[in-house]
Amino acid sequence: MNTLTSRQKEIFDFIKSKISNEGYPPTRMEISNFFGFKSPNAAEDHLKALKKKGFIDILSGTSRGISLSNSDDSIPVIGLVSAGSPMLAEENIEKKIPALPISSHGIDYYLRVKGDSMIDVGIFDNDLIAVNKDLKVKKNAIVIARIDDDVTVKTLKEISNNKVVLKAENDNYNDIIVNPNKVSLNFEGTCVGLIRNIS
Amino acid sequence: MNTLTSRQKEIFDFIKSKISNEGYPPTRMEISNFFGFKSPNAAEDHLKALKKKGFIDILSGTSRGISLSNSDDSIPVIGLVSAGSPMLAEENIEKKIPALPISSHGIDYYLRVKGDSMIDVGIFDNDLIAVNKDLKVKKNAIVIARIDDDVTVKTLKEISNNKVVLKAENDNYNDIIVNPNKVSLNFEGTCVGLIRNIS
DNA sequence: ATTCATACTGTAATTATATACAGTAATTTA
DNA sequence: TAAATTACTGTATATAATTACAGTATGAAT
Repeated sequence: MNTLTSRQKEIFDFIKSKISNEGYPPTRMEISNFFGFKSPNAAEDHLKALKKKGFIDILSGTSRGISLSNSDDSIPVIGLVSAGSPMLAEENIEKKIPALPISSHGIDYYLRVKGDSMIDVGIFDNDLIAVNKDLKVKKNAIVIARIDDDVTVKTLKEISNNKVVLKAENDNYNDIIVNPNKVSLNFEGTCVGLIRNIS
Repeated sequence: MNTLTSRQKEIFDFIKSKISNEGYPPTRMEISNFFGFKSPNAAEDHLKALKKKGFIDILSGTSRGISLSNSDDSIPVIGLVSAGSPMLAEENIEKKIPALPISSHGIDYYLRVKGDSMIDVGIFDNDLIAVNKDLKVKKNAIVIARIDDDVTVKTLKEISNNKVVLKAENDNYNDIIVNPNKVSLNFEGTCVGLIRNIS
């Protein structure tokens, strides 16, 4: 099976979320509306690409005739991340739980938040954030960044070749300003949802 | 919930099998063809009966817009609450989604939060809070209260025979202090979790 | 006794949907 | 460096699908 481009993965994730949220797959129009396409043919082309790569099946002449080729809805919860290990390394996986039933984006893993650096945007200590690892990181998005083996959740305020500004959403913390040429900086994903257990 | 006739159960089972085999619900025509109906209206009538008895939901104007009401997706999401209507009245139900995968308490419904009166405890506009309606309301818990038909989410700070204090977790709002003997006050439940979709 | 629910047939209109064809432009691959 | 892939806009059309209205017939409930 071929690999998907990041855009194709977004489309694929949207289809999955529609199926799990509404109970049926989207139409070309619904895909186009969600992504802002001006023509349903943009969605049609994406569906053909997904079919060609073996991720979906399309039944022709059938409304919403999209079916997933293989589905697996068991998503890992990442607790503390060991220095140097990849996010999804087995040693970091706390347990597995189903997908958030409401996110319009795909969820690759949940990350347990440590600390209060993001309380101003309602992300508290011990919350679980849902992370998509393939979405292109965008300004003002809440991102999961790894700086020299240290994993942190912050708002991305500025990104250029030699300067990246990560903002803590809490006045008691300073912005993190790094030069990606001088320190090791990787984006592990974008925050697309949140789960909190209140006891 | 009413009981189904044997014919209605056959229709319902066919819908379930279609969803699990094909990945999407059937059309009226597909139902009619399977059962040998000569008119799609026969299927339409059955669907209306199933809806009336609460076994399915139908999204009007939507092809294959049938969703099962009592699968795993059994927890209702409450949007705006119409004045005077019970929380779980059909008119208030936005959709149904599965239980939060991590909550330690039972979840009776999700309530969509309107406004920013609870931002200091990380509950934001448009968040979904998970509500347990049978837990005994306790001091310092986040409760869902109905005061004269007005549903509100606040922290319960004080509760006695003639005085109840509900605190907004936002300095721009004042506490709500009511005498339960003088106004109609009901506790609709306790907040036991939170889901947020970040797009 | 009569209304109501069940279980359909038959027709038809409106809208929802799939999907082809003709393009443009940027990026990737051979 | 040409060809293919990706990622769309724009237009158009046949057909898929929902769903209303008008009936018929039977049995169960008020």
